[in-house]
Amino acid sequence: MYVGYVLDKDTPVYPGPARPSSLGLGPSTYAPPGPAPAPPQYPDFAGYTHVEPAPAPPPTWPAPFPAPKDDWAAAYGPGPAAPTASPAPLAFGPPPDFSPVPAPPGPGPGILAPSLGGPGAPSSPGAQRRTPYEWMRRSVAAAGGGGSGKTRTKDKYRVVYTDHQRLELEKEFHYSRYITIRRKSELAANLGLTERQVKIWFQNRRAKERKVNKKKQQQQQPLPPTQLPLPLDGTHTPSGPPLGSLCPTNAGLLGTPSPVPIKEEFLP
DNA sequence: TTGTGTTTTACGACCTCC
DNA sequence: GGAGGTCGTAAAACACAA
Repeated sequence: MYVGYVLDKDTPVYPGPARPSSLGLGPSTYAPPGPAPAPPQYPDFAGYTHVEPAPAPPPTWPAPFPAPKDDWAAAYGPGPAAPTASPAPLAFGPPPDFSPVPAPPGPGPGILAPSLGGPGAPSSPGAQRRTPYEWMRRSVAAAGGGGSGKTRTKDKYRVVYTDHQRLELEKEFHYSRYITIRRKSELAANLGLTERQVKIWFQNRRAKERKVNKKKQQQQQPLPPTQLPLPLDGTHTPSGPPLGSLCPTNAGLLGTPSPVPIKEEFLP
Protein backbone atom coordinates (compact mmCIF):
# COMPACT_ATOMS: atom_id res chain seq x y z
CA MET A 1 0.00 0.00 0.00
CA TYR A 2 1.10 3.44 -0.70
CA VAL A 3 -1.19 5.02 1.69
CA GLY A 4 1.19 6.66 3.99
CA TYR A 5 0.59 9.97 2.44
CA VAL A 6 -3.06 9.36 2.27
CA LEU A 7 -3.47 8.05 5.71
CA ASP A 8 -6.24 9.93 7.24
CA LYS A 9 -5.23 13.07 5.59
CA ASP A 10 -8.02 15.37 5.01
CA THR A 11 -6.40 16.69 1.97
CA PRO A 12 -6.54 14.82 -1.24
CA VAL A 13 -3.57 13.27 -2.80
CA TYR A 14 -3.63 15.79 -5.52
CA PRO A 15 -3.17 19.37 -4.68
CA GLY A 16 -6.10 21.53 -5.06
CA PRO A 17 -8.39 23.84 -3.30
CA ALA A 18 -9.75 22.67 -0.08
CA ARG A 19 -12.74 20.50 -0.45
CA PRO A 20 -15.84 22.15 0.75
CA SER A 21 -17.24 20.66 3.83
CA SER A 22 -20.30 19.74 1.96
CA LEU A 23 -19.63 16.75 -0.11
CA GLY A 24 -21.80 18.06 -2.78
CA LEU A 25 -18.99 18.86 -5.04
CA GLY A 26 -15.32 19.25 -5.03
CA PRO A 27 -13.41 22.30 -5.87
CA SER A 28 -14.67 24.24 -8.74
CA THR A 29 -11.37 24.84 -10.34
CA TYR A 30 -9.17 21.93 -9.91
CA ALA A 31 -5.94 22.12 -11.79
CA PRO A 32 -3.70 19.16 -12.18
CA PRO A 33 -0.14 19.38 -11.06
CA GLY A 34 1.03 18.63 -14.51
CA PRO A 35 2.37 21.25 -16.80
CA ALA A 36 -0.43 21.39 -19.25
CA PRO A 37 -4.03 20.69 -18.80
CA ALA A 38 -5.05 17.51 -20.39
CA PRO A 39 -8.00 17.22 -22.66
CA PRO A 40 -11.21 16.14 -21.17
CA GLN A 41 -10.73 12.66 -20.07
CA TYR A 42 -14.17 11.54 -19.14
CA PRO A 43 -16.26 11.29 -22.20
CA ASP A 44 -18.34 8.81 -20.39
CA PHE A 45 -18.90 11.15 -17.56
CA ALA A 46 -19.28 14.36 -19.31
CA GLY A 47 -22.44 15.19 -17.56
CA TYR A 48 -20.56 16.09 -14.51
CA THR A 49 -18.52 19.18 -14.85
CA HIS A 50 -17.38 19.47 -11.32
CA VAL A 51 -18.38 23.00 -10.90
CA GLU A 52 -19.85 24.55 -7.89
CA PRO A 53 -23.55 24.34 -8.16
CA ALA A 54 -25.47 27.45 -8.57
CA PRO A 55 -27.27 28.55 -5.46
CA ALA A 56 -30.39 26.94 -6.62
CA PRO A 57 -32.71 25.34 -4.17
CA PRO A 58 -31.49 21.84 -3.77
CA PRO A 59 -33.98 19.24 -4.73
CA THR A 60 -35.38 17.28 -1.94
CA TRP A 61 -32.99 14.47 -2.16
CA PRO A 62 -33.94 11.45 -0.22
CA ALA A 63 -32.12 11.03 2.96
CA PRO A 64 -28.75 9.41 2.78
CA PHE A 65 -28.87 5.78 2.17
CA PRO A 66 -28.97 4.53 5.64
CA ALA A 67 -27.96 1.10 6.46
CA PRO A 68 -25.88 -1.35 4.61
CA LYS A 69 -27.94 -3.70 2.69
CA ASP A 70 -29.55 -6.28 4.80
CA ASP A 71 -29.26 -8.95 2.25
CA TRP A 72 -25.64 -8.09 2.07
CA ALA A 73 -25.20 -8.74 5.70
CA ALA A 74 -27.12 -11.90 5.37
CA ALA A 75 -24.82 -13.12 2.72
CA TYR A 76 -21.53 -11.92 4.02
CA GLY A 77 -22.08 -11.54 7.66
CA PRO A 78 -22.07 -8.46 9.77
CA GLY A 79 -19.13 -7.00 8.01
CA PRO A 80 -16.78 -4.34 9.15
CA ALA A 81 -19.04 -2.23 11.21
CA ALA A 82 -20.62 -0.50 8.34
CA PRO A 83 -21.43 2.97 9.37
CA THR A 84 -25.05 3.39 9.88
CA ALA A 85 -26.23 6.23 7.87
CA SER A 86 -27.22 8.52 10.51
CA PRO A 87 -28.12 11.88 9.21
CA ALA A 88 -24.97 12.71 7.51
CA PRO A 89 -23.08 15.68 8.70
CA LEU A 90 -22.40 16.50 5.15
CA ALA A 91 -24.84 17.98 2.83
CA PHE A 92 -24.97 15.40 0.14
CA GLY A 93 -26.76 17.06 -2.63
CA PRO A 94 -26.83 16.20 -6.25
CA PRO A 95 -25.18 18.40 -8.75
CA PRO A 96 -27.26 20.84 -10.63
CA ASP A 97 -27.27 18.78 -13.74
CA PHE A 98 -28.35 15.65 -12.08
CA SER A 99 -31.88 14.64 -12.63
CA PRO A 100 -32.89 12.87 -9.53
CA VAL A 101 -34.93 9.86 -10.04
CA PRO A 102 -37.96 9.61 -7.92
CA ALA A 103 -37.35 7.87 -4.74
CA PRO A 104 -39.07 4.59 -4.61
CA PRO A 105 -42.03 4.48 -2.36
CA GLY A 106 -40.33 2.62 0.32
CA PRO A 107 -40.99 2.24 3.96
CA GLY A 108 -39.01 5.28 4.72
CA PRO A 109 -37.11 8.02 3.12
CA GLY A 110 -33.98 6.96 1.51
CA ILE A 111 -34.01 3.36 2.45
CA LEU A 112 -31.39 1.80 0.35
CA ALA A 113 -32.55 -1.71 0.39
CA PRO A 114 -35.60 -1.27 -1.76
CA SER A 115 -33.76 0.60 -4.38
CA LEU A 116 -30.86 -1.71 -4.41
CA GLY A 117 -32.28 -5.08 -4.08
CA GLY A 118 -35.92 -4.61 -3.68
CA PRO A 119 -37.86 -6.27 -6.37
CA GLY A 120 -39.80 -3.97 -8.53
CA ALA A 121 -38.32 -0.83 -7.18
CA PRO A 122 -36.27 0.54 -9.98
CA SER A 123 -34.53 3.75 -9.38
CA SER A 124 -34.67 4.43 -13.04
CA PRO A 125 -37.81 3.15 -14.51
CA GLY A 126 -37.76 2.89 -18.19
CA ALA A 127 -34.06 3.19 -18.29
CA GLN A 128 -32.71 3.06 -21.77
CA ARG A 129 -29.73 4.11 -23.63
CA ARG A 130 -29.66 7.30 -25.58
CA THR A 131 -31.26 9.08 -22.73
CA PRO A 132 -29.70 11.85 -20.77
CA TYR A 133 -27.35 10.67 -18.11
CA GLU A 134 -27.31 7.25 -19.51
CA TRP A 135 -25.22 5.62 -16.91
CA MET A 136 -27.25 7.15 -14.18
CA ARG A 137 -30.41 5.69 -15.46
CA ARG A 138 -29.49 2.10 -15.38
CA SER A 139 -32.10 0.10 -13.80
CA VAL A 140 -31.42 -0.77 -10.29
CA ALA A 141 -34.34 -3.01 -10.04
CA ALA A 142 -32.45 -5.49 -12.06
CA ALA A 143 -30.42 -6.05 -9.00
CA GLY A 144 -33.53 -6.84 -7.20
CA GLY A 145 -34.26 -10.24 -8.55
CA GLY A 146 -32.71 -11.92 -5.66
CA GLY A 147 -31.80 -10.19 -2.56
CA SER A 148 -30.61 -12.54 0.03
CA GLY A 149 -28.08 -15.25 0.25
CA LYS A 150 -25.82 -13.86 -2.36
CA THR A 151 -22.85 -15.97 -3.01
CA ARG A 152 -20.16 -15.87 -5.56
CA THR A 153 -21.40 -18.78 -7.52
CA LYS A 154 -25.12 -18.70 -7.21
CA ASP A 155 -27.94 -16.29 -6.91
CA LYS A 156 -27.17 -12.65 -7.11
CA TYR A 157 -23.80 -12.02 -5.73
CA ARG A 158 -23.55 -8.44 -6.76
CA VAL A 159 -25.78 -5.49 -6.54
CA VAL A 160 -26.17 -2.58 -8.84
CA TYR A 161 -25.44 0.68 -7.22
CA THR A 162 -28.02 3.34 -7.41
CA ASP A 163 -27.62 6.30 -9.62
CA HIS A 164 -26.97 8.50 -6.68
CA GLN A 165 -24.33 6.23 -5.30
CA ARG A 166 -22.54 6.07 -8.58
CA LEU A 167 -22.79 9.73 -9.13
CA GLU A 168 -21.24 10.52 -5.80
CA LEU A 169 -18.55 7.96 -6.30
CA GLU A 170 -17.78 9.36 -9.68
CA LYS A 171 -17.62 12.81 -8.27
CA GLU A 172 -15.20 11.70 -5.65
CA PHE A 173 -13.17 9.88 -8.23
CA HIS A 174 -13.20 12.92 -10.40
CA TYR A 175 -11.78 14.84 -7.52
CA SER A 176 -9.13 12.34 -6.69
CA ARG A 177 -8.28 8.96 -8.07
CA TYR A 178 -7.28 7.78 -4.66
CA ILE A 179 -9.66 8.25 -1.83
CA THR A 180 -8.45 9.03 1.61
CA ILE A 181 -9.44 6.99 4.57
CA ARG A 182 -11.51 9.74 5.97
CA ARG A 183 -13.27 10.42 2.74
CA LYS A 184 -13.90 6.76 2.31
CA SER A 185 -15.60 6.61 5.64
CA GLU A 186 -17.68 9.64 4.91
CA LEU A 187 -18.64 8.42 1.51
CA ALA A 188 -19.54 5.01 2.77
CA ALA A 189 -21.67 6.46 5.48
CA ASN A 190 -23.43 8.83 3.20
CA LEU A 191 -24.07 6.36 0.46
CA GLY A 192 -25.02 3.47 2.62
CA LEU A 193 -22.15 1.42 1.39
CA THR A 194 -19.44 -0.27 3.28
CA GLU A 195 -15.97 1.11 3.20
CA ARG A 196 -14.93 -2.04 1.48
CA GLN A 197 -17.39 -1.39 -1.28
CA VAL A 198 -16.10 2.11 -1.70
CA LYS A 199 -12.57 0.88 -1.80
CA ILE A 200 -13.33 -1.76 -4.36
CA TRP A 201 -15.32 0.67 -6.41
CA PHE A 202 -12.32 2.94 -6.59
CA GLN A 203 -10.09 0.05 -7.50
CA ASN A 204 -12.39 -0.98 -10.26
CA ARG A 205 -12.76 2.57 -11.41
CA ARG A 206 -9.03 3.00 -11.68
CA ALA A 207 -8.81 -0.23 -13.57
CA LYS A 208 -11.45 0.96 -15.93
CA GLU A 209 -9.60 4.18 -16.45
CA ARG A 210 -6.38 2.40 -17.17
CA LYS A 211 -8.15 0.19 -19.61
CA VAL A 212 -9.67 3.11 -21.41
CA ASN A 213 -6.40 4.97 -21.52
CA LYS A 214 -4.63 1.95 -22.81
CA LYS A 215 -7.12 1.61 -25.56
CA LYS A 216 -6.86 5.25 -26.42
CA GLN A 217 -3.11 5.11 -26.49
CA GLN A 218 -3.13 2.14 -28.76
CA GLN A 219 -5.49 3.84 -31.12
CA GLN A 220 -3.62 7.08 -31.21
CA GLN A 221 -0.07 5.98 -31.67
CA PRO A 222 0.58 2.38 -32.44
CA LEU A 223 4.26 2.44 -31.75
CA PRO A 224 6.55 0.00 -33.45
CA PRO A 225 7.42 -2.87 -31.22
CA THR A 226 10.94 -1.61 -30.74
CA GLN A 227 9.71 1.51 -29.06
CA LEU A 228 7.12 0.03 -26.84
CA PRO A 229 9.03 -0.97 -23.75
CA LEU A 230 10.98 1.59 -21.85
CA PRO A 231 14.66 0.94 -21.38
CA LEU A 232 15.30 -0.72 -18.13
CA ASP A 233 18.83 0.45 -17.68
CA GLY A 234 17.79 3.59 -15.97
CA THR A 235 18.78 5.80 -18.83
CA HIS A 236 15.27 6.72 -19.57
CA THR A 237 14.46 10.17 -18.43
CA PRO A 238 10.80 10.64 -18.37
CA SER A 239 9.44 13.70 -19.90
CA GLY A 240 6.18 15.21 -19.02
CA PRO A 241 4.53 15.58 -15.69
CA PRO A 242 6.62 15.13 -12.63
CA LEU A 243 6.80 11.76 -11.11
CA GLY A 244 5.21 13.09 -8.05
CA SER A 245 1.90 12.65 -9.65
CA LEU A 246 1.64 9.17 -8.29
CA CYS A 247 0.12 7.28 -11.10
CA PRO A 248 1.46 8.14 -14.50
CA THR A 249 -1.96 7.81 -15.90
CA ASN A 250 -3.30 10.28 -13.47
CA ALA A 251 -1.17 13.08 -14.64
CA GLY A 252 -2.81 13.22 -17.95
CA LEU A 253 -6.15 12.40 -16.52
CA LEU A 254 -6.39 15.11 -14.04
CA GLY A 255 -6.85 17.70 -16.59
CA THR A 256 -9.14 20.51 -15.87
CA PRO A 257 -12.41 18.88 -15.36
CA SER A 258 -14.25 21.82 -16.61
CA PRO A 259 -15.34 22.82 -19.02
CA VAL A 260 -16.04 19.37 -20.15
CA PRO A 261 -17.82 19.02 -23.41
CA ILE A 262 -21.03 17.33 -22.79
CA LYS A 263 -21.62 14.32 -24.85
CA GLU A 264 -24.66 14.55 -26.97
CA GLU A 265 -26.30 11.59 -25.39
CA PHE A 266 -25.97 13.20 -22.02
CA LEU A 267 -27.62 16.36 -23.05
CA PRO A 268 -31.09 16.70 -21.78
C1' DT B 1 -37.17 -13.33 -28.12
C1' DT B 2 -32.64 -14.62 -28.17
C1' DG B 3 -27.75 -14.48 -28.76
C1' DT B 4 -23.79 -11.81 -28.05
C1' DG B 5 -20.72 -8.31 -26.55
C1' DT B 6 -19.82 -4.84 -22.98
C1' DT B 7 -20.03 -2.95 -18.42
C1' DT B 8 -20.30 -3.35 -13.59
C1' DT B 9 -19.54 -5.47 -8.83
C1' DA B 10 -16.78 -8.48 -6.28
C1' DC B 11 -13.17 -11.47 -5.12
C1' DG B 12 -8.50 -13.78 -4.82
C1' DA B 13 -3.58 -13.70 -5.59
C1' DC B 14 0.31 -11.22 -5.04
C1' DC B 15 2.95 -7.07 -3.93
C1' DT B 16 4.59 -2.99 -1.22
C1' DC B 17 4.73 -0.13 2.75
C1' DC B 18 4.47 0.98 7.61
C1' DG C 1 0.61 -8.61 10.11
C1' DG C 2 -2.64 -5.44 8.28
C1' DA C 3 -4.15 -2.29 4.89
C1' DG C 4 -4.55 -1.08 0.40
C1' DG C 5 -2.36 -1.15 -4.28
C1' DT C 6 -2.61 -3.69 -9.12
C1' DC C 7 -3.91 -7.51 -12.00
C1' DG C 8 -6.81 -11.07 -13.56
C1' DT C 9 -11.10 -13.08 -13.50
C1' DA C 10 -16.11 -14.56 -12.46
C1' DA C 11 -20.63 -13.58 -13.05
C1' DA C 12 -24.67 -10.55 -12.97
C1' DA C 13 -26.61 -6.67 -15.33
C1' DC C 14 -27.25 -4.43 -19.36
C1' DA C 15 -27.53 -2.86 -24.37
C1' DC C 16 -28.24 -4.00 -28.87
C1' DA C 17 -28.44 -6.46 -33.23
C1' DA C 18 -30.49 -10.30 -35.65
